[in-house]
Amino acid sequence: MITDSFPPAVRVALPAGTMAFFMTQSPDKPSTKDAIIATAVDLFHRKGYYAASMSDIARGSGIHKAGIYYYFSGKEALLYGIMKRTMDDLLAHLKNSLADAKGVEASMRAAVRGHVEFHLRRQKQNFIANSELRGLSPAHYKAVVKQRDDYERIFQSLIRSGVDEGVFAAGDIKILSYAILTLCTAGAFWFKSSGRLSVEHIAAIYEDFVLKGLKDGTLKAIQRPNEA
Amino acid sequence: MITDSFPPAVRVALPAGTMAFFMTQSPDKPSTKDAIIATAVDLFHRKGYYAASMSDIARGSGIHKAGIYYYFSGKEALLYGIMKRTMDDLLAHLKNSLADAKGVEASMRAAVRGHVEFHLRRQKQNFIANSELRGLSPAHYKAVVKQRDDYERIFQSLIRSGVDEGVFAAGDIKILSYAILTLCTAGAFWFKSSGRLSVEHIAAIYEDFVLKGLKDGTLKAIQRPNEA
DNA sequence: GTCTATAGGAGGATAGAC
DNA sequence: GTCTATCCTCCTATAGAC
Repeated sequence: MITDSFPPAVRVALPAGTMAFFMTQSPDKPSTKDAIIATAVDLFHRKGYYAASMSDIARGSGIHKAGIYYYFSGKEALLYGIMKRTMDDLLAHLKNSLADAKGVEASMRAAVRGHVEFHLRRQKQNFIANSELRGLSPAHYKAVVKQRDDYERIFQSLIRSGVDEGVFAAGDIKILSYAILTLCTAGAFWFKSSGRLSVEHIAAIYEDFVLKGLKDGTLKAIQRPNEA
Repeated sequence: MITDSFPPAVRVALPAGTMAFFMTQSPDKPSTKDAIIATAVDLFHRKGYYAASMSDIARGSGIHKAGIYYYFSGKEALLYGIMKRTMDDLLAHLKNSLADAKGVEASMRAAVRGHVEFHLRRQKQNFIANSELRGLSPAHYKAVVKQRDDYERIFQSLIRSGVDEGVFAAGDIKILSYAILTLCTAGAFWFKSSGRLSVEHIAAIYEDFVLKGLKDGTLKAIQRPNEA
C-alpha cells in the first residue's frame, strides 16, 4: 500500500553524511524505504531534483525502479516528504534552541546558533529544501512555503522585540530577517564537514557577525538618499 | 554558422525585467539571437534549467525550436553563455565600484554596495549563475568557478587589509568572505522590484549590516569552546 | 534564417509475474 | 516486496526543404 508517509522524525543525530537521520531501525540494515529516502536525498543534493532519475535512486537503494512505487506514489512525493520533514525538524530545532534562552539578545544568539548548526549538520536536506521548491506540486509548494514563513516569523518577532527594547538598532524588520536567515542558510551550500572549522566554530562566528550587525554601531547609510 | 558567441557585453543598463541587457541593436525589434537569450534567461530563472525545454525557449522567442540551433550549438551553450557573461559583467562592475574608493573601509562599502546593486538589478541572471552550475559541462563548470573564485579573492584581500590595518576585527577571512557574499547574493532570490524598497535602499542596509559585522563590537563567541 | 519532420533516447509510471 | 517488461510522453538534436 502506498502511503507516501515518512518515518516519524529524527531518531538519532549523528555526523552529517551518514544515513542516520533516516533510520528507524537497526543502523546495520536500513529498511528499503529508508534506503530510498537516503539515496534520494543524496542524489537530489548532488545532481538536482530533475537530473536525478528514478533509476538512479533505485540503483542507489539496491532495488529496481518499479520497487520505489510500492512505497511512494511518485518522484514528487519523495521530494515533498524530504522537504516537509526537514522543515518540521527545523522548526522543532529552533523551538528547542530558544527554550532556555532568557532575554532578547540571548534568544537571538540561540536562534542564530541553532539555525546555523541545523543547516550545517543536515546540509543535504537543507540544500534541497532551499533550492528545489520549483519541483513541488502547487499544493505542496504552498505547504512548504507556509512552513518557511512560520519559521521566519519567529525571527522577525525576535528582531522586533529587540528594536522595541532598544537592544537592536532600528531597521527594516523583513529585510533584516531575510538577511540573517539567508546568510546562515548559505552555509549549507559551501560547508565541508572535512574542512578546517567545526560546526560550532562557524556557528559562533555567524552568531557574532549577526549580533554586531543588529546592534547599534557605526550607522551611516540607513537614511542615505537615493544616489544618481 | 554556429558560434555560440554572445553579444559583446552590456550596452544599456535599464530597469530590471526588461530585455535591455541583451540588446545589441534597436530596442524595438530585438534580433532573434537576443530574443532567444532573453527568453532563456527568463525561463531558466522561472522554471530552472532542466525544466525549461528548447521548445519553451523557442516559443518565447517567436521561432520554432530547430531555429535555435542556427545560433547555438545546444542548450548547454546557452546556459554557459548566460553565466559567463554574467560573471564577466559582475567582475567589471566590482572594479568600477572600487575605482574611486579610498581606504579600506570605503572600499569595502563600495564593494558591498556594488555587489548588492548588481545582484538586484540583474536578478534573473545572477539567480541562474548561482543555482544552475550543475547544468554545465565539466569544462564550462571549471571556467565559471574560476571566475567566481577570482571575484571572491578581491573581497578576501579587502578583508585581509582591513584586519591588518586594525579597521576590522580579526576573524576567519574565508568564512567572512563567504558570509558577506552569500548574504548579499541572496537578495537576488527574494527581491521584488515592485516591492517597498528601492535597490539603493536595500544596498545601504546591507552595507551597514556588513560593515558593523566586520568592525570591532561586542565580541563574545569567537573563542567559545565546543559545546556538549 | 526559419520551417517541417523525424530520429534516437531517456524518463516516469503501470501491469502483472513471482 | 521486488522483479521484468512495457507504455507513453517528452526531450535534445539533426536532416533537409523552402
